[in-house]
Amino acid sequence: MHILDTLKERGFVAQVTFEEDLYKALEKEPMTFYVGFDPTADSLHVGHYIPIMAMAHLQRAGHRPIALCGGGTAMIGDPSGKTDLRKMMTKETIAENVRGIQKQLSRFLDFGEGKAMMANNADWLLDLNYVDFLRDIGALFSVNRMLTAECYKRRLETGLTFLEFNYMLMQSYDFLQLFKNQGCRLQLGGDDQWSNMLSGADLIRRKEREDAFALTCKLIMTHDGKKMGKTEAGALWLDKERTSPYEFYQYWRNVGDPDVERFLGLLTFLPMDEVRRLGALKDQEINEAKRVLAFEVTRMIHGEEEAQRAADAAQALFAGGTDMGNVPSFDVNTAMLAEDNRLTSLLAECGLCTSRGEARKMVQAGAVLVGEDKITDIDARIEASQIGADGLLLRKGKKNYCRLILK
RNA sequence: GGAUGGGUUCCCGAGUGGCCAAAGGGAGCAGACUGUAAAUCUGCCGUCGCAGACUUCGGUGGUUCGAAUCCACCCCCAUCCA
Repeated sequence: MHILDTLKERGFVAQVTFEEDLYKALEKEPMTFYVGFDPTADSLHVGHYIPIMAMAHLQRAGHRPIALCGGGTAMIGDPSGKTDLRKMMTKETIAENVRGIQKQLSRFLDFGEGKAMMANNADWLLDLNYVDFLRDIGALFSVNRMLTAECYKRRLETGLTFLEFNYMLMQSYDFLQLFKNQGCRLQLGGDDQWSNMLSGADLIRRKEREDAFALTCKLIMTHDGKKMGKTEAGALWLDKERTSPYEFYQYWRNVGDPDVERFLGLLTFLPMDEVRRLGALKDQEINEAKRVLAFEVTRMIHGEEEAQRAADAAQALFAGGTDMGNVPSFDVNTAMLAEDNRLTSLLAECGLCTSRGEARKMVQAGAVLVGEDKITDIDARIEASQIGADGLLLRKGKKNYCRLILK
């Protein structure tokens, strides 16, 4: 099957330029392609994982990915999809974020000899000469046309700085550089990058008179149109310090029925026959599909072992399993308890609640269970004697658990 | 540079001297119902050992018994004009 058809079948493709030509070009020989990642944080999140999967599929089909970190473009800030001016990041933060992201990326692709490479556009953007750049590149951009791009249209209503307006030129220049130095002919990215990517491919055509392509991936959304991006609240991070494997697993275990099949196609390597079979399950049975989804995705991000532990914890908590060993836990000791053994304090400390105030409200609302007992007294205390060998299970609601362990 | 309109709690957005921790909506969390789903209904939704107190309405000062609300200066944003 043609790799482009594979990507389409699995639900990746949103828009493509010169589709016919791209089909042929991908058949003819291995193609070098790139995806840019903005170092706006020191970790990637699920939104980034879609293009990463697309890269992996292309790499498996024999093509060569370049993972580009936007250490230079991050100095500008991409206005696409933003309604407000983004705050500028310091150079130090950016450099740090680039390190974090590159470390993560290195796990998802095969960087073996000549199979893939990592790049940072700070290497060529930071030392550009302003006037040279304007004459060389700026002259080829029509402001009139840029303003008709969807990503700028919205910003014309709320405000757009010249700084951000230049982002498109920077990104286009990246593509040109990678084309010249690495023979890169295809750029992949999220659908919100469409105009930036188009203008890059266009720049190569105009300047080098060679073919270059752009392919955008659908942004990861829930079926009701909510975006799961990094700027949204509750982003799912790929770094386990930010989002624990257990939380990560639970997220996918809890997706809505209509999203399961799509996510399986996008986020796992399961054969499509299997994806369709799982997606077709109805009612209770679709939980099987969600378990597969959660396990597979967690396995790819955090490894087999962590995925298994998350699955075991879920089994213990939700399906009457007995192995509590992998349920999230929080260590306490007798000294801590002697100082403050209020239930509300412990709920806040172990992370189940964000503050004692919230804990108090949760207790009052009848959402808190200690062991098997519902506690509604906000002055309740936890004694060391209540904590058994397996720890003492605290819950907030039906899905949030934490074991207190006495050390 | 000028004129006008603005900057409010996670987001949108009301509030123009005390009744304001601040309407309404969204998001989020919890309860009921379920399948760890969706939809629906209900409650919560600044912090604190919750009595009461403390912090918050771009910033800094000021007026006042009392300021998100009035005054001064400053910073930032939008629109129109240059």
